[in-house]
Amino acid sequence: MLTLPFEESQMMCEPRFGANYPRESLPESLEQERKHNSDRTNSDMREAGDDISDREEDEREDERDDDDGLPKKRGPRKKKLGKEQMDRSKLRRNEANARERSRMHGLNAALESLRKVVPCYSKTQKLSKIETLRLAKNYIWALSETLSAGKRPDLLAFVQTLCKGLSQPTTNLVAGCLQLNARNFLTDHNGEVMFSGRSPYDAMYPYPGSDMNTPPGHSGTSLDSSAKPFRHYSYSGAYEPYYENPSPESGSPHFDGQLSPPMNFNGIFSLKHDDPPDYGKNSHYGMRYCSAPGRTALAHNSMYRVSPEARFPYDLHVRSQSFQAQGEVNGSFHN
DNA sequence: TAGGCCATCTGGTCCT
DNA sequence: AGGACCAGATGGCCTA
Repeated sequence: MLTLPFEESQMMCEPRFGANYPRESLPESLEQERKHNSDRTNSDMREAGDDISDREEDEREDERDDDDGLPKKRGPRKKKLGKEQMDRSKLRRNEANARERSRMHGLNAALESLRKVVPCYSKTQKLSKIETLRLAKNYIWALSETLSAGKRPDLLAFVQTLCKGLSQPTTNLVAGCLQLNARNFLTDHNGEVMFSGRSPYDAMYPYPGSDMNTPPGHSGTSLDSSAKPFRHYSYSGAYEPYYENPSPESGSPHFDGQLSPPMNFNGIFSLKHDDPPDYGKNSHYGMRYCSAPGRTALAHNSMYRVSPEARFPYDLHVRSQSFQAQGEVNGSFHN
């Protein structure tokens, strides 16, 4: 169960690493932006101000005497630099700025790749940096709990964990990605997310009477038989439950009585990439996500879908290619 | 218009 | 000495 507290201070502290992010690995757009920005840096704008001589600076500093109550600056006085030294200093400062930009671009690229592997990736509605980190932390925590439990997780707790500490818009986004009605999430004044509606588990396990519908130890509402799901197969062959004529009373996943697009599990259980996945270079992803007992490692460069016979969370369907139709479905979920 | 988010510059600190 | 890292400051952009 998801009961242990997880402090950001514990989980977010990490050793310094990745200092030497290769510049050539920067996304092209970032490189272009870098060039563009370097043409109009603030340093250029402030260049004129930098021309103040050190003597003038010293004079101003002398003026700032004890009269104003502020102590004089301690430490060695600034050396007076010659013109060549000043030029050199400026050059080094510009180089440092460029390195700093490059470093931040690397950081942002890493963050972008993180966005793509946490639930609710959207190109158009990007999670902020802080929200991405929070969601990633929650996601890791929830998955860890799932693995350690060794059984189907309580989806409600899973979603609650995912949304813990997230802003309301992000919570709504996550809920939307999971096809939950955002109205069923109540965020109290402490930022804790509560759920007041029917369990989203029913959306995950739609077959009345089947063990997919009634996970062990789960007391959620069962489906009304009038809401008959039929199997919807995407081009990839993955199963996606789909409902006809749902109603709020029926206990179906469609709270607004509207026909919703096919449920898929990309929100939580699969990796998705609008761009050609580069995980071939990072094969540990496959190992990490497919390390369930008794399962062989899935090939990298894959997306994992829940198969019709899936027993969450370990029976994941390998999708070796990304089809357009699925991309559209994903788009509807992630935009 | 205020607030959030972001990119960038900058100077300081730490490390090699 | 020089590079990486960090945090504060600043200004731009966007949205409610």
